[in-house]
Amino acid sequence: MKRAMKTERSYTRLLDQLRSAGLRLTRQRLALAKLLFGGMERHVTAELLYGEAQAARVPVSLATVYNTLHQFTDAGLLKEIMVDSGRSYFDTNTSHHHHFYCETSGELSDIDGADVAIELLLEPPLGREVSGIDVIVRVK
Amino acid sequence: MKRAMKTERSYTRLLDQLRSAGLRLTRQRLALAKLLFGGMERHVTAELLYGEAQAARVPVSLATVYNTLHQFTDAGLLKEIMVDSGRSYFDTNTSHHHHFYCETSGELSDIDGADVAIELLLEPPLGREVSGIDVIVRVK
DNA sequence: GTGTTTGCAAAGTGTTTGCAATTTA
DNA sequence: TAAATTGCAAACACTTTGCAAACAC
Repeated sequence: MKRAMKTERSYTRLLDQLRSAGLRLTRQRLALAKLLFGGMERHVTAELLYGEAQAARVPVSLATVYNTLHQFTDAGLLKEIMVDSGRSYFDTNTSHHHHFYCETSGELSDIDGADVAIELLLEPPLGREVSGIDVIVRVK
Repeated sequence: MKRAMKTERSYTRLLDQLRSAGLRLTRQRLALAKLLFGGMERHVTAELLYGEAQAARVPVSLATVYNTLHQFTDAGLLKEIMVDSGRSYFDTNTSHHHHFYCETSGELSDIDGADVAIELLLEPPLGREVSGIDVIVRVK
């Protein structure tokens, strides 16, 4: 009962976030949102999410998966991660955090923001302001 | 005279590095090496270097530019940087350092390793060892 | 109903590859 | 001369786009 309520509440919040981003609640967007946000935090590529949608018998095209990932990113529901030129990863964890990236397996895992102490002892280039710091700890 | 000697010395060193990497001293590799290492530290993409080679009337194909960038990277003469999914940057600065990446201009600039104090308060995933830490300070 | 969204297929980008011709050592 | 390298064009992987049909509100 408690679990159901919790799910329901976050689902309502999700709908609000989609609506306030000006996105209609289409079958495809709702299904992809469920795959993305229905469980634990995760890292996906477009191709991976597309595969999951097919496995779940969700009728959606790859083009729509790409569009949706970008729309969700713009809406602040996802965060795009750059670890691999040639492939975009999207992270359902939008809070301040960093990543382990395994060069052997291609696997990506989160590092809580509090678990990295970082200090920049230098000003950014003239006229620029820091918009974020990404730390990628490469492992093998 | 001093300048000539200095140039000559680093050039000799470069040739040694290429040879010890098992790379023959071909016209293309030498010309690309001159473009890459002949001046100050720089960040290039394959396309950019190819353009410069053409401007310098160096007969080289784009495929060879790609091959060469990877061979130089394997030989430790370049470092590959991932800031933009869909495009690889190569850095002639192979020492320990980080980057500013301007999201507005796409410009990349170095941050000396000593100018970033970073501490990882967490063990890497089981069975993995840290092979490097990349810090990208995004600015706009 | 009206404007948005979808799906398809085509086009676009950046990169890699197969292989014959060329070049280096 | 033998082995490595080059250049071309084709193939590749990932992503975006144009547009008619379908859908949400």
